[in-house]
Amino acid sequence: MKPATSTPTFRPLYLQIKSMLEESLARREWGPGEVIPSELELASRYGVSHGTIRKAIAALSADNLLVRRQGRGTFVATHTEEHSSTFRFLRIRRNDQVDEYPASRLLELRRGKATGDVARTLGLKPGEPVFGLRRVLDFDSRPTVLDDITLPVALFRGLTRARFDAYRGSMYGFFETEFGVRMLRADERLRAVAADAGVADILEVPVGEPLLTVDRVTFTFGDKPVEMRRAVCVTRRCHYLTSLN
Amino acid sequence: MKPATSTPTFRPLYLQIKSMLEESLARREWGPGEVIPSELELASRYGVSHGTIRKAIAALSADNLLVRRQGRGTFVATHTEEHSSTFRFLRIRRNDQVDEYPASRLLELRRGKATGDVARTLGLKPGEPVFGLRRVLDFDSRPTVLDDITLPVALFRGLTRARFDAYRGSMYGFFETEFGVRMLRADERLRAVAADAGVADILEVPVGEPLLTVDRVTFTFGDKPVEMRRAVCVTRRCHYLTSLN
DNA sequence: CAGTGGTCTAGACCACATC
DNA sequence: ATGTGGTCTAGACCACTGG
Repeated sequence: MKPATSTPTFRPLYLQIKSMLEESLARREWGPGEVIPSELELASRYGVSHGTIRKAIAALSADNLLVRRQGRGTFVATHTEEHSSTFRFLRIRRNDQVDEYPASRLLELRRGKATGDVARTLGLKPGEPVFGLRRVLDFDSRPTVLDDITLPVALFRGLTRARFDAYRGSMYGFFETEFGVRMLRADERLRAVAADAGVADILEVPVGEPLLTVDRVTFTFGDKPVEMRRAVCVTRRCHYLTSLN
Repeated sequence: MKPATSTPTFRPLYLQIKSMLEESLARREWGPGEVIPSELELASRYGVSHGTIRKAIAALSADNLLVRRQGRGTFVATHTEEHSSTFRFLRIRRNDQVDEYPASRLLELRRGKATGDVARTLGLKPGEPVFGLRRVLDFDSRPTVLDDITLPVALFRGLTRARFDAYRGSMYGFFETEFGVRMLRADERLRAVAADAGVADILEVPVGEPLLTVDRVTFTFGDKPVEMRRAVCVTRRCHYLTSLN
């Protein structure tokens, strides 16, 4: 009898190719937004059939690593193009259904050291340097979300307020183009809390106002955690939208 | 130049077959938990190739309408089997990572009439009869979630407290086996609110305690809305878990 | 028009579950 | 041994995009 944790004895070809393509993406053989070689070329490169390549690409496309465009080619997914994927990592919507993408204001950028909880979550040694960012999102010109973001300095070396403010586009677009860090997946845990004095002041609500907190851990290639953030959100005019399938 | 809302001029075979299979499922040609015919048989029945049937089934499987089991067959998905899908429609988890499935207590079952908001959401005429259920979920033997559920009487005729209490299993399992109503998909909107006196009493928290509210609309075949519910949730020992991909 | 991704086929073979 | 879903192939053809 084999041990319960034995190696899966069998690995389909298309999954092996998926892994190889994923490595190519991780090492930026093709950059964000660029076309990858055509299916026929990849098929001959890996010595497999059209169909097998298609299964590999379909899987990567389901993971949002690639985007297929009929008649044009297959492209590396990017956070810098404002398509329908704009709201992929932003689940906060206005109650009135208006699809507004909020303005972002950076309040603070400081350096600190990873303490127990942060170190554990981000896979750092306690005391390793981290950046702490604090920013506000305005919906309908009103402060609505307060984000406290923690990033390992090792991956975001050279991050400054000036560079942050100079960039036009989403924060994950900024991370992608300026630091080569691609956010691929996130887990979120939501809770309700009462506003304390500091938060109430920033979000212009009374102390004690019920707020939605969203604790996010974001992962890059190889399921490596690279961002921790806590969002605190006023839900009078907005809500958090999700779908169960 | 064609009008922007023109018919999609082209519908792949596998999607047509997917639709036909979906209709078979909706009219219960095969019941929840049962096997459907093998891929080879379906292929010959519809006069298409193995591969085309597989694409159709793969799509239905991705929608959680079917479950494939290698070597055994393809089965109609059901809410009555306690597998990994137990938490598909329950995103509340304990903070301590224990995978507890909460106990449910029905507090109230009454009949009422659909008013503006409910009628609009459920696609009913104002004044049509609805059931109102109120129940509590206990995590770790403590009241944690208060659900207020609204159902159209037309679809749940004969629902009584006795039948509800007699059933062993999840609420959606109950709806499926007792009324033939299958919940396939849901949209949820989350907000933070302060506990009022009534809720505070039931959930055993102080008035004003911040609570997470989850407004859910649940859909069955053909994207027909069949359930509306508001969950109010204590998030001291629990949280709402979700993933962004 | 050429080149891309998307569909469909027919058939071979593999992995897995059950008898 | 049989039957199920899962993989892989080779090739034909379709739909879409861009020059």
